[in-house]
Amino acid sequence: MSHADQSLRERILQTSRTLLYSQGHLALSMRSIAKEVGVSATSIYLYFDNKDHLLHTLIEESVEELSVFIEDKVLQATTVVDKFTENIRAYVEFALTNPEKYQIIYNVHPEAMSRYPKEKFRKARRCYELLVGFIEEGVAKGLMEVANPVIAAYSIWAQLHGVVSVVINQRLDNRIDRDLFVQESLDHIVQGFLVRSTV
Amino acid sequence: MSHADQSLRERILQTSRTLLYSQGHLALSMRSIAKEVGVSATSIYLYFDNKDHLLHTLIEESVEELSVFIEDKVLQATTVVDKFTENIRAYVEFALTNPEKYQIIYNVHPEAMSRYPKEKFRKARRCYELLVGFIEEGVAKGLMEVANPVIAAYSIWAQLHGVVSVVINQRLDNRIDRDLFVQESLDHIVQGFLVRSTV
Amino acid sequence: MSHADQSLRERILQTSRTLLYSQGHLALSMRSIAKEVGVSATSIYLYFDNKDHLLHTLIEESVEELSVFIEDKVLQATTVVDKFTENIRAYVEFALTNPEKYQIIYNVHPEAMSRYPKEKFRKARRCYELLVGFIEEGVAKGLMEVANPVIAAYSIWAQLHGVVSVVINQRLDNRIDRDLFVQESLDHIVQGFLVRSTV
Amino acid sequence: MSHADQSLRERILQTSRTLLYSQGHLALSMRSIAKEVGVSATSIYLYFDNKDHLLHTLIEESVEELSVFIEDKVLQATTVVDKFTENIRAYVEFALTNPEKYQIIYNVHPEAMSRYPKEKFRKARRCYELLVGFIEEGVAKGLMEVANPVIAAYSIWAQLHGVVSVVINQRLDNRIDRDLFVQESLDHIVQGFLVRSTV
DNA sequence: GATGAATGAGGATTCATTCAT
DNA sequence: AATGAATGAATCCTCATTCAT
Repeated sequence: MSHADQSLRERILQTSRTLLYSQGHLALSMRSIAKEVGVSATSIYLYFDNKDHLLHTLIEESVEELSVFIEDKVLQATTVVDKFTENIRAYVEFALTNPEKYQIIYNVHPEAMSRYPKEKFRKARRCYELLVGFIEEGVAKGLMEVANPVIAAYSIWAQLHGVVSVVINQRLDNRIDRDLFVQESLDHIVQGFLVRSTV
Repeated sequence: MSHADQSLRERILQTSRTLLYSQGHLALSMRSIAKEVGVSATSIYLYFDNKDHLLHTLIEESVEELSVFIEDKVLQATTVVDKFTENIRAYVEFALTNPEKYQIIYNVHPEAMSRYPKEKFRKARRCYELLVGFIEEGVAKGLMEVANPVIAAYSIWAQLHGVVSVVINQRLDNRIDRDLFVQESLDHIVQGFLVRSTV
Repeated sequence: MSHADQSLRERILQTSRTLLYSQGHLALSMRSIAKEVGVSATSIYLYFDNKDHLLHTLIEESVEELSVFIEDKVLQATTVVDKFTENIRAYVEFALTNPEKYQIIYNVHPEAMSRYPKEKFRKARRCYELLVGFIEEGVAKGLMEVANPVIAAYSIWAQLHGVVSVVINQRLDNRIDRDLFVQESLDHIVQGFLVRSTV
Repeated sequence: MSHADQSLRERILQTSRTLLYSQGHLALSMRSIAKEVGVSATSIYLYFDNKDHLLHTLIEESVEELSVFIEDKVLQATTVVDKFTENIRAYVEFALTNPEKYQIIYNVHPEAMSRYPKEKFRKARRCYELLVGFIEEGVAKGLMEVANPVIAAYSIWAQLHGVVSVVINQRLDNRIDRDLFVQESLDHIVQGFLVRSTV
C-alpha cells in the first residue's frame, strides 16, 4: 500500500464523517462522498467492500479513538476518584471536541448497525469496563456508595450520552449556556456516586 | 369522514411508527408503508400531502401524547416533590411502554426535522416547562437544592433521554436487568436534586 | 339537463381554457381543473367521457366560435374586397381578444389531436373556404391577382397564424409595439393580393 | 471522451428529436427515450443533468444549426436583395428538411422554455438580426420599401413561421401541393417588400 | 491505483380513471 | 348530480454496485 492510497482512504473516511455530521444520513451517498473527495465513486470500492464496510470502519475507528483518548487521560490521574472523574470528563471532552466522530458511534446505529459484526461491540465496551473497575475500587476503599458497579457504570454512561447528545444535536435551548449546562450536568452525575463526607 | 377513512389514516400512522422503530429510517418509504398496510402507495396521499406531512404528523401526535400522559400523571400527585418525581417517572414510563412513539420524537430528527414548523417545537417544551415550575417551587419551599432551575430541568431531561435511549435502542448489556437499570438510574437522577435532610 | 349542470359544464370548459392558456399543457390535469372549479375530480366525468373528450370539446367549441365570429363580421361588409379584408381582420381580432380560445385550436394539437375525429376537421375549414370564395369572386371581378385561390387562402391563413402566434405566445421583441406589428403585418399580407391599381 | 460516449450522447439527442416530432411532448419521457435508444434510463443521466438540461441542449443545438445554415447560405449570395431572399429561403429550407430540429425551437416552449437561460435567447435572434441588416441596407439603396426594418423583419419571420408550421404539422389540405404552397407563400412574403420597379 | 460506462432497484410524487354510494 | 376512496401506471430522479479498461 503506497502513501497515496493510505491518504485517499483517510480522506474518504474524513469526508464521510464531515458529511454525515453536517448533512445527515441522507446526504451520505457513495457519490456525494466521492464528489467531495474529488475522486470517482468507483475509487471508494478500492478501499471498502461496500457502504456497510465503510460505515462499520467509521464506527470502529471512532470507538477506537474514543477508547484510546480516555485511556490516555485516565493514565495521568493518580487516585481512584480522580481516575473515575477523569474517565467521565474525558468521555464528554472527546464527544464535544469530536462531535462528528462521537455521533457516528451512536447515530449510525439504526441503519447499518444491525449488520455490524457483534464481536466489534465488545471493543466499544472497553472504556466502560474501565469505569466499572474504578467504581469497584472506589467502593472497596469506601470512597463511593454504589450498590451495583456494573449498573452504575452503564447508568453513568447513559446519562453522559444523553447530556452530550443534547448539546451535539443542538437541541439545547438558546437561553442556556452550553458550558454551564455541561458542567452542572457532569457535577450532578458524578456527585451522586461519591461519598458525601469526602467533600 | 367515514369509518374506513379514519381507520386507514390510523393504520398508516401506526404502521409508520412500527416500521420506523423496527426497521429504521431507511425502511420508511411511502411504498414500504403502503405494502405493509396492504394498500396502494397512492392511497397514502389521500391522507397526507407528502412524506414530510406524514412524518410531522407522527412527531406531533407523539409529542402531544407524551405531554398529555405526563400532565395526567402529575395531576394525581399532591406535594411538589411528588409532582417532580412523578413528572420524571411518567416521562420514562411513556418512553418504555411506547418506544415506537417516543423514538419518533428524537430519531426522526436529522431528515425531516429541519422542515418541522418551528411553532410546533414549543409544544414539545410543555412538559419540560412543567418540570421547571416544580423545581422552582421546590426550591422556594426549601425542598430542593438547585442553582439554576432551567438548566437543572434540561439536564434532567437530557439524562433521562440518555437512560431511556439506551434501553429502547437495546444497547444495554445482556447481563444487566432492564428494570433494575432504569430504577437505579432514576433514583440517581432524582436524588441529586432533593435536599438530603428529607431522608 | 338542469341549469346547474349546464353551468358546471361551462365552468369546467372555461377553467380548462384559462388554465391551459396561463399555465400550459402540463398544468391541465383533471385534478387541477376540478380544484380550480371547486368541485371533485370525479364530477368532470359526469360531463365528459375522459380527458380527450374534454380537450376535443374545447377545440370544437373554439372552432365554432371562431367561425361564427368571422361569418358575422363578413356579413356586415358589402364589397368583395371588404369581405376579404374583413375576413382576415376578424380572424386576427378573434385570436387577439380570445387568445385562450384561439390557442386551443392550434396548440393542443400534438397531444390529443391525433385522436381528434377526422370529420370535425372539416368544420375547421369553414371560415377558410369562405376566404376561397371571396378570392375567387375578387379574381372574377378583376380586383385581385391570384393564380390559385385555394393555395392563396391557405397561405394567407398560415401567415396570419404565424403573426398571431408570435403575439399570443409573447415571443415578440420588447422593443416592438404590438399593435403596430399586427397592423403592418396585416397590411403586408393583404396588399400582396390586391390589384395595385385599386390603390 | 471515447467514441462510445459521443455516440450514445448523440443517439439520445437524435432519438429525443425524433420522438418529440413524431409522438409529441407527452411521449418524451426519460424512459421512452431510453427504451428507444436501447439503454437504461439511468444512462441518460450520464450525459445530461436532468430532463431540462436535455431539452435545453436540444433547443440550443437546433438554434445553432439553424443559424449556421442560414449564415452559410447568405454568404454565398452577392447583392443585398439576393442575401435578403436567400436568408428567407434558407430559413424555410432548413425547417422543411429538418422539421424535427426546427419544431424543437418553437414547440418545446410552454414546458421547459420558461426555465431556458435568458442569455441563450439572444443567440436565437442572430439570424433575425441578419435580416434586419439586409433590409436596412436594401432601403438605403432604394431597393426596398420598408417603414420599420425591425418590425418588417419580425413580421417576415412570423409569416415564415406560420407557413412552415402549417406544412410541418401536416395541417395542409390534401388537395394542395406542398411545394407549390411553399413557393407561392414565399413569393408573396418576399415580393411585398421589394420595390416594384425592380420587376 | 483509478476511472467511465452502465444498470436494476427503488425513491417520492402525479395522473387519469373507476366504483360504490 | 355529485363525491370520496382507491388504484395502476407513469413521471423524474438517485442509489449502490459492477465491469471492462
